[in-house]
Amino acid sequence: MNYELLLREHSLKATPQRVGILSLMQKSGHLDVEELFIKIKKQFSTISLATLYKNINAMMEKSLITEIKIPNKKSKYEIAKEPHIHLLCQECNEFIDLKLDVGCLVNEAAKESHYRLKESSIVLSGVCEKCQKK
Amino acid sequence: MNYELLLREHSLKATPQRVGILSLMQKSGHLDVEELFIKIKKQFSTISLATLYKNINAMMEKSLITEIKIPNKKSKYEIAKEPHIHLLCQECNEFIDLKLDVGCLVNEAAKESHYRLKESSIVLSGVCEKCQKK
DNA sequence: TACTTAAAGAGAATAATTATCCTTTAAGCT
DNA sequence: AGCTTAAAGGATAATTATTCTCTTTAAGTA
Repeated sequence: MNYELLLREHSLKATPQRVGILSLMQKSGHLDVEELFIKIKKQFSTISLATLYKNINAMMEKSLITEIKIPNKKSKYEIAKEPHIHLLCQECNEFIDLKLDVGCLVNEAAKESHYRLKESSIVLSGVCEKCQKK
Repeated sequence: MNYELLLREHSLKATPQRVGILSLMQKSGHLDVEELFIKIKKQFSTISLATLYKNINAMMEKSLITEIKIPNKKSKYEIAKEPHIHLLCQECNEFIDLKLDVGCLVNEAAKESHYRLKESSIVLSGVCEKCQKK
């Protein structure tokens, strides 16, 4: 994935710090601010926490990344992509994406409420397959 | 609604402050911490913000209330009830409950992922009927 | 009514996030 | 490639959000 290009397409300067943040989001899955900071410091030892926050906010404003708010947990971030839902294992804290068509639910909600719906934030929690076997 | 009873059923002391907080959550809809504090101070002028936080946390631990995490907004709180979803109007900030069967979506997600699912947090955002007409 | 213990209230302490200021750098233009 | 400039980085202060500590008060119970 070409993060420089992706950043420029969103009218953001392609700094090495930003590229590093994006590649961490891609590679390491769903990280919170603290986890991101620990990892990004291994690449840029002098990076400031303020820089991380500023970049997260800048990239969110341009809808390049998305914040996922999770019950009882710190927010995580991911590179924006097609709509999908999230699953959390309450035992091992595994947190995964699931591509699932939410159109049906959204249509139903729109019908009932007369809202014109644009975004969905769906987090389902339970026990993953591995933890069920323990 | 008898909040004293509700509190005692959840092994919590039924203090007037707690009853006040619960009745605000019921009456005034979905409030965030700051809004709750402003309103509760009208009833208990000396109430401390720490008391509010402590009570929110205590009632959440006993599952008497629920925190709703909303993209780009502060968390709101509500008295726990049967599963439902939330709709947010991005224009006027109306925030409402919608009773909608999510069983289908959850079953589908469980089938795909092999998770045993227990909780769902669903917030859909868009434009409410009134704002569409503007 | 008195006892016990959890909760309230006040303020300090900590954590999380944002703002400020100055330096550095990416990107567009010769 | 070098020049210009607006944007971004880094350090730190400031602000905001939340939790902790300690003393006082009051709810639940015998």
